[in-house]
Amino acid sequence: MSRYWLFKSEPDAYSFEQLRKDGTTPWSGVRNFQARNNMMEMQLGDLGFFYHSSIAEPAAVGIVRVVKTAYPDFTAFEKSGEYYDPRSTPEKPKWMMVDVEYVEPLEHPVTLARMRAEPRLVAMPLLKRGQRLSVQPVMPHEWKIVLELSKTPA
DNA sequence: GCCAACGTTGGC
DNA sequence: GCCAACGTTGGC
Repeated sequence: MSRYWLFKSEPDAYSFEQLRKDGTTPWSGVRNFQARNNMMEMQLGDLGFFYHSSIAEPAAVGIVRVVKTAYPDFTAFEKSGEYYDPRSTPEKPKWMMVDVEYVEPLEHPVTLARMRAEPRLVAMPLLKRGQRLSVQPVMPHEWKIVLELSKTPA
């Protein structure tokens, strides 16, 4: 059964526009166990929202598809890299990633404020105070509601 | 830039 | 194994 997800990214670091140019990208650099575990549950073809965080109007801006299931995050092995973690080795990788592919932008970005204003979305981890998971599950009904919201301007 | 929330680290 | 200190995330 396919599931839905939400991938957070600071657009300054990696934007949906950049993914459009790249086509696909490894979702590397995740250094949180729960987020990693979420990626390990992903199946080929799962869809996710691409969410822009740490900006004036945080918002879900597009849709991505999982095109490669979890495999070792190579950035953990790069000694000089920002994401190096000596506790993760190719023989015993600690951190994993998936590859995602650009699908399409949302017709209208759905802002965090708009999601907060929608009572049917209260259970989303994204909206919970202090919830900082960079990779989160989205329930099917939540997926549908956010898609509906994206059909109309805020 | 502030700061609350949370995960991680490390001393004991 | 507890928990204080510390670093990071991310909305505001």
